[in-house]
Amino acid sequence: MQRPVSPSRLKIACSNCNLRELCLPVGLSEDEMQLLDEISHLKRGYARGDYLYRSGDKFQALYAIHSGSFKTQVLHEDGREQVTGFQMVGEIIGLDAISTEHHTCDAVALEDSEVCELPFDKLEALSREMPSLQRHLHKIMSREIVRDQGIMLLLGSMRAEERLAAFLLNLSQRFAARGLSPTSFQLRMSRREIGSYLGLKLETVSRAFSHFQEDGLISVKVRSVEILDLPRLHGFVGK
Amino acid sequence: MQRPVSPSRLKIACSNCNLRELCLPVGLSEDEMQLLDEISHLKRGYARGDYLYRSGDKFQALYAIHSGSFKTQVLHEDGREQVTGFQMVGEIIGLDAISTEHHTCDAVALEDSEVCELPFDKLEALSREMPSLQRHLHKIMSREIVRDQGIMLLLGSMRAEERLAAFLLNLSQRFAARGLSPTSFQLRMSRREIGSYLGLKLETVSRAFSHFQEDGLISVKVRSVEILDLPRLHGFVGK
DNA sequence: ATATTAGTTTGATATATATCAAAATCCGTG
DNA sequence: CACGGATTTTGATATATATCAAACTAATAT
Repeated sequence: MQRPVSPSRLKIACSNCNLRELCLPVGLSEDEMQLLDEISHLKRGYARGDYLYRSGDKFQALYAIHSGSFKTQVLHEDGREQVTGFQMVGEIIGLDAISTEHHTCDAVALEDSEVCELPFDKLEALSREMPSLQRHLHKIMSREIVRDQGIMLLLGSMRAEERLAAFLLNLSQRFAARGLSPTSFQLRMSRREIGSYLGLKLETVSRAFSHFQEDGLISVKVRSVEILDLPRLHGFVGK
Repeated sequence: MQRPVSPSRLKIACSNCNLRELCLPVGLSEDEMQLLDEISHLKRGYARGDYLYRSGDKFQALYAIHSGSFKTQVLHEDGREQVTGFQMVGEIIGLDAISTEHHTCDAVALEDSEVCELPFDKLEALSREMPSLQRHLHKIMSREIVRDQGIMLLLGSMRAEERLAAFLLNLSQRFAARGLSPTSFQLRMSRREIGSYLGLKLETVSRAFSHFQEDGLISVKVRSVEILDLPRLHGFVGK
């Protein structure tokens, strides 16, 4: 669980990336923070559609999203693709690649984005010296496993509109954790991408949006969403 | 990828649990193996339906399955449950709990089983001293993330019979990795549990089994399965 | 500004899977 | 070994979502 951080505070706290506040907010001393900063470096200039890495690429580093957002997707031989997540500022991607030393999914920018590259061998070495960093790295990996469990629950046992409600509530909560409005935000992904993530066709996603709007739960105009009745949207999931 | 191990070899290599061969087969010296053995201890006597841990339990340890098998499941408020995995000998469970220090799913024995308890604080301490153990722990966690991606792909973009075929092929491959027959095995879980895992109703699972049998792909009698045409079953997935 | 393209919404229909129901089979227990 | 409860199979039908299609809207380039 990440605590709310105002954008200005974030800027102050972060020398070249947002690691401190959002990704690694555990009890590291200033000196330890410094060491972490030294092994990481910022990579700029990713535009919508650009790949941060591709499935099969050799694993070198984890990435902390510094600005913008990404999607991750796995591809099946026959061309089918499954979006496995949407990542926003402060989240870490690339954990899948530790297993085989090669990435097992693609990471694609959803908008203009920047990332902080964290060479994994250096991160491992540092975490041997810093138990709090070690523990934090473990928690990040575990959190990803818990997140995946939640998606399995969603895909395996919820109906279409429940899935969309759960998706919107998840976005809402993550925006709130970043000091942004939990009820009014822009979607950075297409209906097709949402559908892929939720195991639905894009038309079904569009209809569910329309239905929520008719019910007065949300107001939606293409990519901009306003949640009008957060409690009722909550009640919708798991009912 | 675990290499095949004959049951007898396993027994010899393992003082009180199977950590050495199946879970932690990386370049640890005899001395290092010894240290690992010292922090772990065997827990016996789990019968079908017994809980290894429950959602909400305080996190203490990871568990390596020594004999038997387990399922993990997450529960929704409204009582719906989703099976998130079936674990067999040599696999590690409990990784979800590192994140919050509390378990986020239940682990339930599918048959008479034994586990090796690995207190996590000791494992972390040891892995600070042993880079190869550290790396291996990271790989185990990452492998779980990759496995979860595969399930998302399955749940999000495969049809019922493809899901069952993928499930059977996964079991087959894991039995083979343990030196058991890849084509002839006993299912340890019910149709309902398979259905929950695959996002299907038990009747749909049963019908898919029957259909595969009619097609000559498998021979199935309740819990005992024989795969008759492994290549064609493979072709079935992703077609 | 206008044309072109990509993305979204909405409608009509098809289809895969769920639901409901009953019979058959398996398995543990007395 | 037989009983009773649980599990599995199979059938008939219902329903949620996919598919196909067209209109509409937004974004991008000329």
